[in-house]
Amino acid sequence: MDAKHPVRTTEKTLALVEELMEKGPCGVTELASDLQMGKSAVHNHLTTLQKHGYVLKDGDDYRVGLKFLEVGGHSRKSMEVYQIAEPEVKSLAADTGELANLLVEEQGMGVYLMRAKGDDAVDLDTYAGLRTHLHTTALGKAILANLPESRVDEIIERHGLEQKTPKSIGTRQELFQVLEAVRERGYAIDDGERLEGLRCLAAPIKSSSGEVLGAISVSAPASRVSDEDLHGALPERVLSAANVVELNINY
Amino acid sequence: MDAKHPVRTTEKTLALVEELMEKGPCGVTELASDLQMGKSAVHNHLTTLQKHGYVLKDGDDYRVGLKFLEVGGHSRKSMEVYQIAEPEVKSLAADTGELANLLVEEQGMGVYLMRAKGDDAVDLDTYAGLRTHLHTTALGKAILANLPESRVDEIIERHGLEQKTPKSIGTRQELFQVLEAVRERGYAIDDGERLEGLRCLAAPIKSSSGEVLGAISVSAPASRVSDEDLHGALPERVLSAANVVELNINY
DNA sequence: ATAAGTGTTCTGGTCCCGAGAACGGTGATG
DNA sequence: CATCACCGTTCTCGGGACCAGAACACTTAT
Repeated sequence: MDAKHPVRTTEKTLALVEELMEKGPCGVTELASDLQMGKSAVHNHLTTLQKHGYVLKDGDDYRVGLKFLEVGGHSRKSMEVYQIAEPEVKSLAADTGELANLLVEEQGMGVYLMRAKGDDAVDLDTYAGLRTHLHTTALGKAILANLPESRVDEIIERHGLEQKTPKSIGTRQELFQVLEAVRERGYAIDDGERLEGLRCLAAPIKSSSGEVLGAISVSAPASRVSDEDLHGALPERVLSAANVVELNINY
Repeated sequence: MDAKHPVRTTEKTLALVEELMEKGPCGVTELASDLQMGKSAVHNHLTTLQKHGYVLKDGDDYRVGLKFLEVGGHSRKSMEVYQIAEPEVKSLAADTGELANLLVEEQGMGVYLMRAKGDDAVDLDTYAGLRTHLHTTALGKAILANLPESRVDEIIERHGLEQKTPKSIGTRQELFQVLEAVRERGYAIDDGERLEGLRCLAAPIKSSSGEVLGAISVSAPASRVSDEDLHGALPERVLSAANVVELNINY
């Protein structure tokens, strides 16, 4: 869904913010050369953003401000699936001692809404707001498996099947095979695809009408998850958490 | 610090986002009349924002997307005080069973970076990213008490001393008296100022050079916090948490 | 059928965004 | 200590793009 009449000025502002986010704090001249803009244009945009709290000045460098967290935090807080799943993800982390996550789909990408760490949890570099290709995680596969086939094709069309690691799913056919297996089992698995030695297990959250609203997962080092766990106690616990969320959402 | 040459188009985009955040999902016509803009202008801005993930369309309504959470989450994750304080705030919540918070100052306002809930914690309507006037919370007072007097005056000048409740601090003199007491004690207290029946206790986090980096707090219902607790065991625990953070930040 | 509402598209004229040059300050260098 | 090189900031003014308003397509209510 491309804008018919994009506001170019706004697009420059957004590009500036994203560049600033990726590079971390930096100065006017550097941003100007990176984005092929004049220094005065960059300066005008930055001071405008600063005036409204979206950007801050640290000495001579500019950096992204916390106003984005306010808007994003407000947006997250107003999502029903977050409100209801949040305590369940926390208790899932506490019970298993591992890392638990909540992911939703937005514009064909997966967005982590939260993570909760149990006492022994590994510390991945995920964070609330992080985007990821859906086909590269157990969470994403749990969601894809419950979308209409046409929607999945749209997503492949739009974002491709980027190979994050050699084990990543690389073709449409392979993906649909995996999704069929996920539907049969009721949960999705990532056995070292995203990160060597890391096992993840994810279950979808569906509304009463069958629409998928998100997915819940547990991530743990392979050394602590036996093959039996992976198809026995662990899916039971994750599915139960997803089920509690479904019941609370559907009253 | 006002922009000398503000980019008006960007300001319109930002106003649109903030209006959309406050009102929740709504349509083009309503936004146009609220912001006194033409429908086509609003439409162009919204589709541009949508193209980049900052806004989504739900049927005929538009709403704020999670891209803001990505940028804000990234910004938070890159803050040293957050990285180091996060586990301490969690264990503070776990130990006390109450609600623990982390606040930093940005552009004269307090911004909650996170909250952690213990087993018995009250559920306030704070969230990561929420902004608050510094003089209305224990967290804010802990920070103000460790800023230079001139800086505090600047903040009063800029944001005023809004009275959130009848108990709120309302004058400069009263504020400076309270801040002096906070400096002597080493921690700040909010005894029902923000919310009737809620007691909060906050300690500042300072760098080795004496600069205040943020504040940590515990919030609990008055029924569970005796007067002795408020000046005995509780401040000890909160101060200790703040101290651990200070030590880790200063190596 | 009609009407009143919506989101979307189109066009033209006015306003404002932004390249480039000049300014003021700071730190390195010989 | 003068010189230089670099920074962020300010200024001007011409060309480009933002946007009011009108027209369109569609849904819903009467």
